[in-house]
Amino acid sequence: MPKLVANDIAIALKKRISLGEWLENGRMPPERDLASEFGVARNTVRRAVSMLEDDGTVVRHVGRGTFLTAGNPDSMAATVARMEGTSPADMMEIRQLLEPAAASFAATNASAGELNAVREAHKIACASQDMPTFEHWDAEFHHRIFACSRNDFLKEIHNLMRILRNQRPWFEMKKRSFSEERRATYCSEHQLVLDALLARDSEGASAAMLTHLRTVERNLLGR
Amino acid sequence: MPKLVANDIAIALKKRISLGEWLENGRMPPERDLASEFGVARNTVRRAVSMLEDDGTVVRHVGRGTFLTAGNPDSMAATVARMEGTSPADMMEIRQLLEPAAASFAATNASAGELNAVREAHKIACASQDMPTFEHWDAEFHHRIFACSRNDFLKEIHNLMRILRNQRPWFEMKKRSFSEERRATYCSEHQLVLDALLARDSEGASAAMLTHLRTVERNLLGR
DNA sequence: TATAAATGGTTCACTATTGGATCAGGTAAC
DNA sequence: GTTACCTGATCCAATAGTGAACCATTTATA
Repeated sequence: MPKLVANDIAIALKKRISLGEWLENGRMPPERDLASEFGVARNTVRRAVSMLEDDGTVVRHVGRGTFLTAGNPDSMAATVARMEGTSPADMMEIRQLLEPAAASFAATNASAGELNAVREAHKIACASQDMPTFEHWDAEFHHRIFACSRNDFLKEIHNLMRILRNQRPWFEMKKRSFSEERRATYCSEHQLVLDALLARDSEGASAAMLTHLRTVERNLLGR
Repeated sequence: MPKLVANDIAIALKKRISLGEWLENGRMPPERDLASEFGVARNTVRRAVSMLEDDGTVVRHVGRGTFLTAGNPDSMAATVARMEGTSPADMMEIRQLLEPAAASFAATNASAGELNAVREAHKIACASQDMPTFEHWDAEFHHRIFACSRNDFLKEIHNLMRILRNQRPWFEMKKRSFSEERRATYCSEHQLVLDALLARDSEGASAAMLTHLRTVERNLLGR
């Protein structure tokens, strides 16, 4: 059993909250109790609970206790929590809306340096020998396209999607669906996107990206 | 057994990361532990981890540890925080991508009851006399369309946007831009969207929504 | 009402953990 | 022999956890 640190305790608490613990009265146990339960100092628990407080999961009152804010479906925290539970199929559908648009924006707005960074990521991905490296630079290729879309909100949505894609169900799917042949397909499809970007052809970039995402969806979801 | 060198260890680590190890809290074991686990000197592990760092696979903090950049639970909160700082113009651009799509999905997927709820929100918005009431039911109209899009991820993105729009800069803008004439325009544009939804005309719904959002953007951002 | 208990807020000195940096060797491949 | 790499060791700097004390506010109890 690894040693518990504040961050781990924050994660453990979140998990227990999301499992419906302490829902009857919305009140968490006193910090001193949690400390002895987890076998750590109260200061450590305090830091963990502060993390929950920072992301709006709980509120604290001196003399009264610490209370869950869940139940307010309109909070940022609750929205993000629900997002983690949505299906890969739903996200793929939205990716097919957003990424072609991002590619289109990028073709119009990117600087030469930014496009170079995209090309760089593509090159490394294609040259990479092992699957983990390919995964990483594949993601980086997509990320860099968003980065030159010049729309910060779009960039952050993509960030959210990227984080979610690195969590449970996606992980299994990516592992299952990987093969050398598919890697080659992705490379050539990325090449088409890149060519369109370099030619400043926004419609072409959008179309190439859509084609690519349909391939990815087919591979991941097996349709 | 061949002797392990830094490069081998880097690959081994990447593989373990890509297999989802250390995903719970996004934290790798200390270099000293890895060194003894792989049976090599700490310097060697350090070089291997440096390769991962160069890749961008991990980030290191003195005194804290080495963390995966993907699947890092904090990054979710940070992303949302950054989102709060993005510009209304950027968000409006994305709304023009997502809301027509949501309307299109809704035209196809909504149940009769759900469409009734949309109609209800529209009716109250049109009948409302004061600006806050109108604002509320206007937002509800859009929200209910997303609700019948049958895509949970899309719904949650819209939730995020809605929460952000209830915060500072937006609130001022909405107040400034409100006028009786604009309210009437919005009502008639909503009517067109609603008509298309009821006719199950997904292209029409999408187009009507896009027209509406362009009006909104013009009014809010003064373009 | 007065008092005590419970609970979060704050601070401090101390220790432990962890990555950063460097150096003098050893070893194997060329 | 030269080169490249690993080993083992030491010290540094930044961060985190410990244990304890005390405060401020709220709630329960006598």
